[in-house]
Amino acid sequence: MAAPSHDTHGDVRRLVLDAAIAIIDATGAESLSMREVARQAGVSHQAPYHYFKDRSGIFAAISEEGFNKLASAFRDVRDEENVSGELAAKRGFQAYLGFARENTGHFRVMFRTDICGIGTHESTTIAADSAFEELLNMVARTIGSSINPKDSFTFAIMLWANAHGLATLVLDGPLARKMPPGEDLESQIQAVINLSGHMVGLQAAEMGLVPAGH
Amino acid sequence: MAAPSHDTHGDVRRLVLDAAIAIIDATGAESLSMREVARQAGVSHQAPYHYFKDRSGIFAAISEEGFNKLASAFRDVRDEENVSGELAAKRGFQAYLGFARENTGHFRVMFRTDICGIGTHESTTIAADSAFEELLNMVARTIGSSINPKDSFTFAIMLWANAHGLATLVLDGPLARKMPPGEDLESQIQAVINLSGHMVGLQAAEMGLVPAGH
DNA sequence: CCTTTATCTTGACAATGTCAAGTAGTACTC
DNA sequence: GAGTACTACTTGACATTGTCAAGATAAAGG
Repeated sequence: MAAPSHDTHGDVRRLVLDAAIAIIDATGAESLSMREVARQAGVSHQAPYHYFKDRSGIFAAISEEGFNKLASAFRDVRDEENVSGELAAKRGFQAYLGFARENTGHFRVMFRTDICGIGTHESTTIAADSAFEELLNMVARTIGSSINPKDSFTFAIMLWANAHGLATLVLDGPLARKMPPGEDLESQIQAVINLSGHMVGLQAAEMGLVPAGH
Repeated sequence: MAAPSHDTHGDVRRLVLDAAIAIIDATGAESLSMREVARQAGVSHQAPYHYFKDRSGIFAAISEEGFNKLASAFRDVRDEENVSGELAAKRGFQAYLGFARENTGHFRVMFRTDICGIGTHESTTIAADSAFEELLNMVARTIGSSINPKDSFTFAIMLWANAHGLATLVLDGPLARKMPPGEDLESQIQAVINLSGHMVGLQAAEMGLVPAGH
Protein backbone atom coordinates (compact mmCIF):
# COMPACT_ATOMS: atom_id res chain seq x y z
CA MET A 1 0.00 0.00 0.00
CA ALA A 2 2.85 2.37 -0.80
CA ALA A 3 3.80 4.04 2.43
CA PRO A 4 3.73 7.84 2.11
CA SER A 5 7.13 9.32 1.38
CA HIS A 6 7.82 11.70 4.20
CA ASP A 7 9.87 14.32 2.40
CA THR A 8 9.51 16.76 5.25
CA HIS A 9 9.01 14.04 7.79
CA GLY A 10 7.76 15.10 11.17
CA ASP A 11 5.75 18.17 10.30
CA VAL A 12 2.50 16.33 9.93
CA ARG A 13 0.68 18.94 11.91
CA ARG A 14 1.58 21.57 9.36
CA LEU A 15 0.73 19.26 6.47
CA VAL A 16 -2.68 18.59 7.96
CA LEU A 17 -3.33 22.23 8.64
CA ASP A 18 -2.32 23.30 5.14
CA ALA A 19 -4.40 20.59 3.54
CA ALA A 20 -7.38 21.73 5.59
CA ILE A 21 -6.85 25.37 4.66
CA ALA A 22 -6.57 24.46 0.99
CA ILE A 23 -9.84 22.54 1.12
CA ILE A 24 -11.67 25.34 2.91
CA ASP A 25 -10.20 27.82 0.46
CA ALA A 26 -11.46 25.82 -2.47
CA THR A 27 -14.86 24.60 -1.33
CA GLY A 28 -15.70 26.15 2.02
CA ALA A 29 -15.60 24.96 5.59
CA GLU A 30 -18.75 22.92 5.22
CA SER A 31 -17.11 20.34 3.04
CA LEU A 32 -14.04 19.76 5.15
CA SER A 33 -13.71 16.13 6.08
CA MET A 34 -11.15 14.74 8.47
CA ARG A 35 -10.48 11.79 6.28
CA GLU A 36 -10.00 13.81 3.14
CA VAL A 37 -7.60 16.08 4.97
CA ALA A 38 -5.65 13.05 6.11
CA ARG A 39 -5.65 11.65 2.60
CA GLN A 40 -4.32 14.87 1.10
CA ALA A 41 -1.71 15.11 3.81
CA GLY A 42 -0.66 11.57 2.96
CA VAL A 43 -1.27 10.09 6.38
CA SER A 44 -3.69 7.66 7.91
CA HIS A 45 -7.21 8.77 8.67
CA GLN A 46 -6.47 8.95 12.36
CA ALA A 47 -3.16 10.83 12.30
CA PRO A 48 -4.76 14.29 12.53
CA TYR A 49 -6.25 13.26 15.85
CA HIS A 50 -2.83 13.20 17.34
CA TYR A 51 -2.55 16.94 16.84
CA PHE A 52 -6.17 18.04 17.04
CA LYS A 53 -8.76 16.79 19.44
CA ASP A 54 -11.42 16.56 16.79
CA ARG A 55 -12.70 18.29 13.67
CA SER A 56 -13.50 21.46 15.56
CA GLY A 57 -9.94 21.41 16.85
CA ILE A 58 -8.65 21.92 13.31
CA PHE A 59 -11.03 24.81 12.79
CA ALA A 60 -9.93 26.29 16.08
CA ALA A 61 -6.28 26.07 15.10
CA ILE A 62 -6.93 27.69 11.72
CA SER A 63 -8.99 30.37 13.42
CA GLU A 64 -6.23 31.05 15.91
CA GLU A 65 -3.64 31.35 13.17
CA GLY A 66 -5.95 33.68 11.27
CA PHE A 67 -6.50 36.01 14.19
CA ASN A 68 -2.78 36.21 14.77
CA LYS A 69 -2.20 37.11 11.13
CA LEU A 70 -4.95 39.70 11.31
CA ALA A 71 -3.47 41.24 14.42
CA SER A 72 -0.18 41.48 12.62
CA ALA A 73 -1.86 43.18 9.65
CA PHE A 74 -3.39 45.72 12.03
CA ARG A 75 0.02 46.36 13.56
CA ASP A 76 1.52 46.99 10.14
CA VAL A 77 -1.05 49.70 9.43
CA ARG A 78 -0.61 51.21 12.84
CA ASP A 79 3.12 51.48 12.34
CA GLU A 80 2.98 53.21 8.97
CA GLU A 81 4.43 56.70 9.03
CA ASN A 82 2.52 59.83 8.07
CA VAL A 83 -0.79 58.06 7.75
CA SER A 84 -3.83 59.33 9.55
CA GLY A 85 -7.47 60.26 9.16
CA GLU A 86 -9.00 59.47 5.81
CA LEU A 87 -5.86 57.89 4.44
CA ALA A 88 -5.49 55.69 7.51
CA ALA A 89 -9.07 54.53 7.16
CA LYS A 90 -8.46 53.59 3.54
CA ARG A 91 -5.29 51.74 4.46
CA GLY A 92 -7.15 49.92 7.19
CA PHE A 93 -9.94 48.84 4.86
CA GLN A 94 -7.43 47.76 2.27
CA ALA A 95 -5.47 45.78 4.81
CA TYR A 96 -8.56 44.04 6.09
CA LEU A 97 -9.79 43.16 2.65
CA GLY A 98 -6.31 42.10 1.63
CA PHE A 99 -6.09 39.82 4.61
CA ALA A 100 -9.45 38.26 3.80
CA ARG A 101 -8.54 37.66 0.17
CA GLU A 102 -5.08 36.28 0.82
CA ASN A 103 -6.26 34.09 3.66
CA THR A 104 -9.69 33.11 2.50
CA GLY A 105 -9.52 29.74 4.18
CA HIS A 106 -8.71 31.32 7.52
CA PHE A 107 -11.19 34.14 7.13
CA ARG A 108 -14.08 31.83 6.33
CA VAL A 109 -13.56 30.05 9.61
CA MET A 110 -12.70 32.89 11.97
CA PHE A 111 -16.15 34.41 12.11
CA ARG A 112 -18.17 31.27 12.27
CA THR A 113 -18.80 30.89 15.98
CA ASP A 114 -20.45 27.56 15.39
CA ILE A 115 -17.18 26.00 14.31
CA CYS A 116 -14.28 28.32 15.01
CA GLY A 117 -13.75 27.52 18.65
CA ILE A 118 -14.04 30.98 20.13
CA GLY A 119 -15.50 30.34 23.51
CA THR A 120 -14.53 26.69 23.54
CA HIS A 121 -10.82 26.77 22.70
CA GLU A 122 -8.91 29.07 24.95
CA SER A 123 -5.95 29.77 22.68
CA THR A 124 -8.32 30.79 19.90
CA THR A 125 -10.12 33.14 22.23
CA ILE A 126 -6.83 34.70 23.24
CA ALA A 127 -5.82 35.21 19.62
CA ALA A 128 -9.19 36.78 18.80
CA ASP A 129 -8.93 39.10 21.77
CA SER A 130 -5.45 40.19 20.86
CA ALA A 131 -6.56 40.96 17.30
CA PHE A 132 -9.34 43.08 18.68
CA GLU A 133 -6.93 44.92 20.91
CA GLU A 134 -4.66 45.61 17.94
CA LEU A 135 -7.65 46.99 16.07
CA LEU A 136 -8.42 49.40 18.90
CA ASN A 137 -4.76 50.32 18.98
CA MET A 138 -4.57 50.95 15.27
CA VAL A 139 -7.68 53.10 15.29
CA ALA A 140 -6.53 55.13 18.25
CA ARG A 141 -3.09 55.63 16.79
CA THR A 142 -4.03 56.53 13.22
CA ILE A 143 -7.49 58.06 13.40
CA GLY A 144 -8.13 59.24 16.85
CA SER A 145 -8.64 58.46 20.46
CA SER A 146 -11.26 60.76 21.81
CA ILE A 147 -11.51 62.04 25.36
CA ASN A 148 -14.42 59.70 25.84
CA PRO A 149 -13.19 56.10 25.61
CA LYS A 150 -16.72 54.90 24.91
CA ASP A 151 -16.85 56.98 21.75
CA SER A 152 -13.53 55.60 20.68
CA PHE A 153 -14.76 52.07 21.23
CA THR A 154 -17.91 52.74 19.25
CA PHE A 155 -15.86 54.25 16.47
CA ALA A 156 -13.65 51.19 16.29
CA ILE A 157 -16.61 48.82 16.20
CA MET A 158 -18.12 50.85 13.41
CA LEU A 159 -14.91 50.66 11.40
CA TRP A 160 -14.63 46.96 11.98
CA ALA A 161 -18.19 46.44 10.83
CA ASN A 162 -17.51 48.42 7.66
CA ALA A 163 -14.37 46.52 6.83
CA HIS A 164 -15.85 43.18 7.74
CA GLY A 165 -18.98 43.71 5.73
CA LEU A 166 -17.03 44.70 2.67
CA ALA A 167 -14.75 41.69 2.96
CA THR A 168 -17.67 39.34 3.45
CA LEU A 169 -19.56 40.72 0.48
CA VAL A 170 -16.50 40.57 -1.74
CA LEU A 171 -15.57 37.05 -0.72
CA ASP A 172 -18.89 35.28 -0.51
CA GLY A 173 -21.51 37.86 -1.31
CA PRO A 174 -23.39 38.52 -4.49
CA LEU A 175 -21.19 41.47 -5.37
CA ALA A 176 -19.31 39.94 -8.27
CA ARG A 177 -22.53 38.72 -9.83
CA LYS A 178 -24.20 42.11 -9.49
CA MET A 179 -21.59 44.20 -11.24
CA PRO A 180 -23.08 46.39 -13.94
CA PRO A 181 -21.86 45.18 -17.33
CA GLY A 182 -18.58 46.68 -18.41
CA GLU A 183 -17.59 47.58 -14.89
CA ASP A 184 -14.48 46.15 -13.35
CA LEU A 185 -14.90 44.46 -9.99
CA GLU A 186 -11.53 45.59 -8.71
CA SER A 187 -12.08 49.24 -9.46
CA GLN A 188 -15.57 49.00 -7.99
CA ILE A 189 -14.10 47.64 -4.78
CA GLN A 190 -11.54 50.42 -4.79
CA ALA A 191 -14.32 52.96 -5.25
CA VAL A 192 -16.16 51.61 -2.23
CA ILE A 193 -12.99 51.75 -0.15
CA ASN A 194 -12.34 55.31 -1.24
CA LEU A 195 -15.88 56.33 -0.44
CA SER A 196 -15.85 54.60 2.94
CA GLY A 197 -12.47 56.04 3.80
CA HIS A 198 -13.49 59.53 2.85
CA MET A 199 -16.67 59.24 4.84
CA VAL A 200 -14.79 58.06 7.90
CA GLY A 201 -12.47 61.02 7.48
CA LEU A 202 -15.45 63.38 7.48
CA GLN A 203 -16.81 61.84 10.62
CA ALA A 204 -13.45 61.89 12.42
CA ALA A 205 -13.00 65.55 11.52
CA GLU A 206 -16.45 66.44 12.79
CA MET A 207 -15.73 64.70 16.07
CA GLY A 208 -12.43 66.48 16.34
CA LEU A 209 -10.55 63.23 16.67
CA VAL A 210 -6.79 63.48 16.54
CA PRO A 211 -4.42 60.60 15.99
CA ALA A 212 -2.73 59.49 19.19
CA GLY A 213 0.33 59.17 16.99
CA HIS A 214 0.35 62.93 17.62
CA MET B 1 -43.47 2.39 15.33
CA ALA B 2 -46.32 4.75 16.23
CA ALA B 3 -47.14 6.43 12.95
CA PRO B 4 -46.80 10.20 13.24
CA SER B 5 -50.08 11.99 13.83
CA HIS B 6 -50.46 14.38 10.94
CA ASP B 7 -52.21 17.25 12.68
CA THR B 8 -51.59 19.60 9.79
CA HIS B 9 -51.34 16.82 7.28
CA GLY B 10 -49.91 17.69 3.94
CA ASP B 11 -47.65 20.54 4.85
CA VAL B 12 -44.61 18.40 5.33
CA ARG B 13 -42.53 20.77 3.27
CA ARG B 14 -43.19 23.55 5.73
CA LEU B 15 -42.58 21.28 8.70
CA VAL B 16 -39.24 20.25 7.27
CA LEU B 17 -38.25 23.81 6.49
CA ASP B 18 -39.20 25.06 9.94
CA ALA B 19 -37.36 22.24 11.63
CA ALA B 20 -34.27 23.04 9.58
CA ILE B 21 -34.48 26.74 10.39
CA ALA B 22 -34.87 25.97 14.08
CA ILE B 23 -31.79 23.77 14.04
CA ILE B 24 -29.69 26.34 12.19
CA ASP B 25 -30.97 29.01 14.53
CA ALA B 26 -29.90 27.00 17.53
CA THR B 27 -26.62 25.46 16.47
CA GLY B 28 -25.64 26.80 13.07
CA ALA B 29 -25.79 25.48 9.55
CA GLU B 30 -22.86 23.18 10.03
CA SER B 31 -24.74 20.84 12.29
CA LEU B 32 -27.83 20.47 10.15
CA SER B 33 -28.49 16.85 9.34
CA MET B 34 -31.16 15.64 6.96
CA ARG B 35 -32.11 12.81 9.24
CA GLU B 36 -32.41 15.01 12.33
CA VAL B 37 -34.60 17.42 10.39
CA ALA B 38 -36.80 14.53 9.33
CA ARG B 39 -36.96 13.27 12.88
CA GLN B 40 -38.01 16.66 14.25
CA ALA B 41 -40.57 17.02 11.50
CA GLY B 42 -41.92 13.62 12.46
CA VAL B 43 -41.42 12.00 9.09
CA SER B 44 -39.21 9.29 7.68
CA HIS B 45 -35.58 10.04 6.97
CA GLN B 46 -36.28 10.16 3.25
CA ALA B 47 -39.39 12.36 3.19
CA PRO B 48 -37.48 15.63 2.86
CA TYR B 49 -36.05 14.35 -0.41
CA HIS B 50 -39.48 14.55 -1.91
CA TYR B 51 -39.44 18.32 -1.55
CA PHE B 52 -35.75 19.08 -1.77
CA LYS B 53 -33.26 17.53 -4.10
CA ASP B 54 -30.64 17.17 -1.40
CA ARG B 55 -29.23 18.86 1.67
CA SER B 56 -28.16 21.90 -0.32
CA GLY B 57 -31.72 22.13 -1.63
CA ILE B 58 -32.96 22.85 1.88
CA PHE B 59 -30.34 25.54 2.31
CA ALA B 60 -31.30 27.01 -1.04
CA ALA B 61 -34.97 27.14 -0.05
CA ILE B 62 -34.18 28.80 3.27
CA SER B 63 -31.90 31.23 1.49
CA GLU B 64 -34.59 32.07 -1.03
CA GLU B 65 -37.14 32.68 1.69
CA GLY B 66 -34.61 34.86 3.52
CA PHE B 67 -33.86 37.04 0.53
CA ASN B 68 -37.56 37.54 -0.07
CA LYS B 69 -38.06 38.60 3.52
CA LEU B 70 -35.09 40.93 3.28
CA ALA B 71 -36.45 42.50 0.10
CA SER B 72 -39.71 43.10 1.90
CA ALA B 73 -37.87 44.73 4.81
CA PHE B 74 -36.12 47.05 2.35
CA ARG B 75 -39.47 47.95 0.80
CA ASP B 76 -40.89 48.83 4.20
CA VAL B 77 -38.09 51.30 4.82
CA ARG B 78 -38.37 52.74 1.36
CA ASP B 79 -42.09 53.36 1.83
CA GLU B 80 -41.78 55.18 5.13
CA GLU B 81 -42.91 58.78 4.96
CA ASN B 82 -40.72 61.74 5.80
CA VAL B 83 -37.60 59.70 6.22
CA SER B 84 -34.47 60.64 4.39
CA GLY B 85 -30.76 61.23 4.74
CA GLU B 86 -29.30 60.42 8.12
CA LEU B 87 -32.56 59.19 9.53
CA ALA B 88 -33.13 56.93 6.55
CA ALA B 89 -29.67 55.45 6.95
CA LYS B 90 -30.35 54.70 10.60
CA ARG B 91 -33.67 53.12 9.73
CA GLY B 92 -31.99 51.04 7.07
CA PHE B 93 -29.32 49.80 9.44
CA GLN B 94 -31.91 49.04 12.06
CA ALA B 95 -34.03 47.16 9.59
CA TYR B 96 -31.10 45.12 8.37
CA LEU B 97 -29.98 44.24 11.86
CA GLY B 98 -33.55 43.53 12.89
CA PHE B 99 -33.95 41.18 9.98
CA ALA B 100 -30.75 39.35 10.86
CA ARG B 101 -31.73 38.95 14.51
CA GLU B 102 -35.29 37.88 13.89
CA ASN B 103 -34.31 35.49 11.11
CA THR B 104 -30.98 34.25 12.32
CA GLY B 105 -31.43 30.85 10.75
CA HIS B 106 -32.09 32.40 7.36
CA PHE B 107 -29.38 34.98 7.67
CA ARG B 108 -26.70 32.45 8.57
CA VAL B 109 -27.37 30.63 5.33
CA MET B 110 -27.99 33.47 2.88
CA PHE B 111 -24.42 34.67 2.70
CA ARG B 112 -22.69 31.35 2.63
CA THR B 113 -22.14 30.80 -1.06
CA ASP B 114 -20.77 27.36 -0.39
CA ILE B 115 -24.15 26.13 0.76
CA CYS B 116 -26.83 28.70 -0.02
CA GLY B 117 -27.44 27.82 -3.62
CA ILE B 118 -26.84 31.18 -5.24
CA GLY B 119 -25.43 30.29 -8.58
CA THR B 120 -26.69 26.74 -8.49
CA HIS B 121 -30.37 27.19 -7.66
CA GLU B 122 -32.09 29.57 -9.98
CA SER B 123 -34.99 30.59 -7.75
CA THR B 124 -32.54 31.48 -5.02
CA THR B 125 -30.54 33.59 -7.43
CA ILE B 126 -33.67 35.41 -8.48
CA ALA B 127 -34.63 36.10 -4.88
CA ALA B 128 -31.14 37.40 -4.10
CA ASP B 129 -31.20 39.64 -7.16
CA SER B 130 -34.57 41.08 -6.28
CA ALA B 131 -33.39 41.85 -2.76
CA PHE B 132 -30.42 43.67 -4.20
CA GLU B 133 -32.67 45.66 -6.48
CA GLU B 134 -34.85 46.63 -3.56
CA LEU B 135 -31.76 47.80 -1.73
CA LEU B 136 -30.78 50.05 -4.62
CA ASN B 137 -34.34 51.26 -4.74
CA MET B 138 -34.47 52.03 -1.07
CA VAL B 139 -31.18 53.89 -1.12
CA ALA B 140 -32.15 55.93 -4.16
CA ARG B 141 -35.54 56.79 -2.74
CA THR B 142 -34.53 57.71 0.79
CA ILE B 143 -30.96 58.91 0.59
CA GLY B 144 -30.21 59.92 -2.90
CA SER B 145 -29.75 58.97 -6.49
CA SER B 146 -26.96 61.02 -7.92
CA ILE B 147 -26.64 62.12 -11.51
CA ASN B 148 -23.92 59.52 -11.88
CA PRO B 149 -25.46 56.04 -11.52
CA LYS B 150 -22.05 54.57 -10.79
CA ASP B 151 -21.72 56.73 -7.68
CA SER B 152 -25.15 55.69 -6.58
CA PHE B 153 -24.24 52.05 -7.01
CA THR B 154 -21.03 52.50 -5.05
CA PHE B 155 -22.94 54.28 -2.32
CA ALA B 156 -25.42 51.42 -2.03
CA ILE B 157 -22.67 48.80 -1.86
CA MET B 158 -20.99 50.78 0.84
CA LEU B 159 -24.20 50.95 2.84
CA TRP B 160 -24.82 47.27 2.39
CA ALA B 161 -21.31 46.46 3.57
CA ASN B 162 -21.81 48.60 6.67
CA ALA B 163 -25.10 47.02 7.56
CA HIS B 164 -23.93 43.54 6.77
CA GLY B 165 -20.75 43.85 8.78
CA LEU B 166 -22.62 45.11 11.80
CA ALA B 167 -25.16 42.32 11.60
CA THR B 168 -22.47 39.69 11.20
CA LEU B 169 -20.46 40.98 14.12
CA VAL B 170 -23.53 41.18 16.34
CA LEU B 171 -24.77 37.72 15.44
CA ASP B 172 -21.64 35.65 15.30
CA GLY B 173 -18.80 38.01 16.01
CA PRO B 174 -16.87 38.59 19.15
CA LEU B 175 -18.76 41.77 19.95
CA ALA B 176 -20.78 40.47 22.86
CA ARG B 177 -17.68 39.01 24.48
CA LYS B 178 -15.74 42.23 24.04
CA MET B 179 -18.14 44.59 25.72
CA PRO B 180 -16.44 46.71 28.36
CA PRO B 181 -17.80 45.76 31.77
CA GLY B 182 -20.89 47.65 32.81
CA GLU B 183 -21.81 48.49 29.26
CA ASP B 184 -25.05 47.30 27.77
CA LEU B 185 -24.76 45.48 24.45
CA GLU B 186 -28.01 46.88 23.12
CA SER B 187 -27.12 50.48 23.76
CA GLN B 188 -23.67 49.86 22.31
CA ILE B 189 -25.27 48.55 19.14
CA GLN B 190 -27.56 51.54 19.06
CA ALA B 191 -24.57 53.85 19.44
CA VAL B 192 -22.86 52.24 16.46
CA ILE B 193 -26.01 52.59 14.37
CA ASN B 194 -26.32 56.23 15.34
CA LEU B 195 -22.72 56.91 14.52
CA SER B 196 -22.90 55.08 11.20
CA GLY B 197 -26.14 56.78 10.28
CA HIS B 198 -24.80 60.19 11.11
CA MET B 199 -21.66 59.55 9.14
CA VAL B 200 -23.65 58.45 6.12
CA GLY B 201 -25.70 61.62 6.43
CA LEU B 202 -22.52 63.71 6.36
CA GLN B 203 -21.30 61.94 3.26
CA ALA B 204 -24.64 62.23 1.47
CA ALA B 205 -24.76 65.93 2.24
CA GLU B 206 -21.27 66.47 0.95
CA MET B 207 -22.13 64.69 -2.27
CA GLY B 208 -25.27 66.75 -2.60
CA LEU B 209 -27.43 63.67 -2.83
CA VAL B 210 -31.14 64.27 -2.73
CA PRO B 211 -33.77 61.62 -2.09
CA ALA B 212 -35.53 60.51 -5.24
CA GLY B 213 -38.61 60.57 -3.02
CA HIS B 214 -38.24 64.30 -3.71
C1' DC C 1 16.80 -5.19 28.50
C1' DC C 2 13.00 -2.63 30.07
C1' DT C 3 9.96 1.20 30.28
C1' DT C 4 8.25 5.67 28.59
C1' DT C 5 6.80 8.63 25.39
C1' DA C 6 5.77 10.42 20.81
C1' DT C 7 4.00 9.40 16.50
C1' DC C 8 1.58 7.30 13.86
C1' DT C 9 -1.70 2.95 11.92
C1' DT C 10 -5.47 -0.51 11.75
C1' DG C 11 -9.91 -1.85 13.03
C1' DA C 12 -14.41 -1.15 14.48
C1' DC C 13 -18.99 1.34 15.22
C1' DA C 14 -22.85 4.40 15.03
C1' DA C 15 -24.57 8.04 12.24
C1' DT C 16 -25.08 10.43 7.93
C1' DG C 17 -26.32 11.59 2.82
C1' DT C 18 -28.43 9.57 -0.71
C1' DC C 19 -29.80 5.95 -4.30
C1' DA C 20 -33.28 2.38 -5.27
C1' DA C 21 -37.32 0.20 -4.67
C1' DG C 22 -41.48 -0.32 -2.51
C1' DT C 23 -46.52 1.12 -0.77
C1' DA C 24 -50.61 3.40 0.09
C1' DG C 25 -53.83 6.70 -1.32
C1' DT C 26 -56.14 9.82 -4.61
C1' DA C 27 -57.61 11.25 -9.31
C1' DC C 28 -58.75 10.39 -13.70
C1' DT C 29 -59.91 7.62 -17.70
C1' DC C 30 -62.28 4.15 -20.33
C1' DG D 1 -65.44 -0.08 -11.43
C1' DA D 2 -61.10 -1.95 -13.17
C1' DG D 3 -57.01 0.04 -14.73
C1' DT D 4 -53.58 3.51 -14.70
C1' DA D 5 -51.00 7.27 -13.50
C1' DC D 6 -49.39 10.32 -10.04
C1' DT D 7 -48.42 12.15 -5.41
C1' DA D 8 -46.54 11.55 -1.08
C1' DC D 9 -44.48 9.25 1.31
C1' DT D 10 -41.70 4.70 3.71
C1' DT D 11 -38.28 0.96 4.15
C1' DG D 12 -33.95 -0.87 2.96
C1' DA D 13 -29.31 -0.69 1.56
C1' DC D 14 -24.58 1.25 0.88
C1' DA D 15 -20.52 4.04 0.87
C1' DT D 16 -18.55 7.57 3.64
C1' DT D 17 -17.89 10.10 7.72
C1' DG D 18 -16.31 11.34 12.76
C1' DT D 19 -14.37 9.23 16.38
C1' DC D 20 -13.19 5.66 20.06
C1' DA D 21 -10.06 1.85 21.20
C1' DA D 22 -6.23 -0.71 20.65
C1' DG D 23 -2.13 -1.68 18.54
C1' DA D 24 2.62 -0.86 16.10
C1' DT D 25 7.05 1.36 15.54
C1' DA D 26 10.76 3.84 16.96
C1' DA D 27 13.70 6.82 19.63
C1' DA D 28 15.48 7.95 24.44
C1' DG D 29 16.88 7.15 28.94
C1' DG D 30 17.89 4.29 32.53
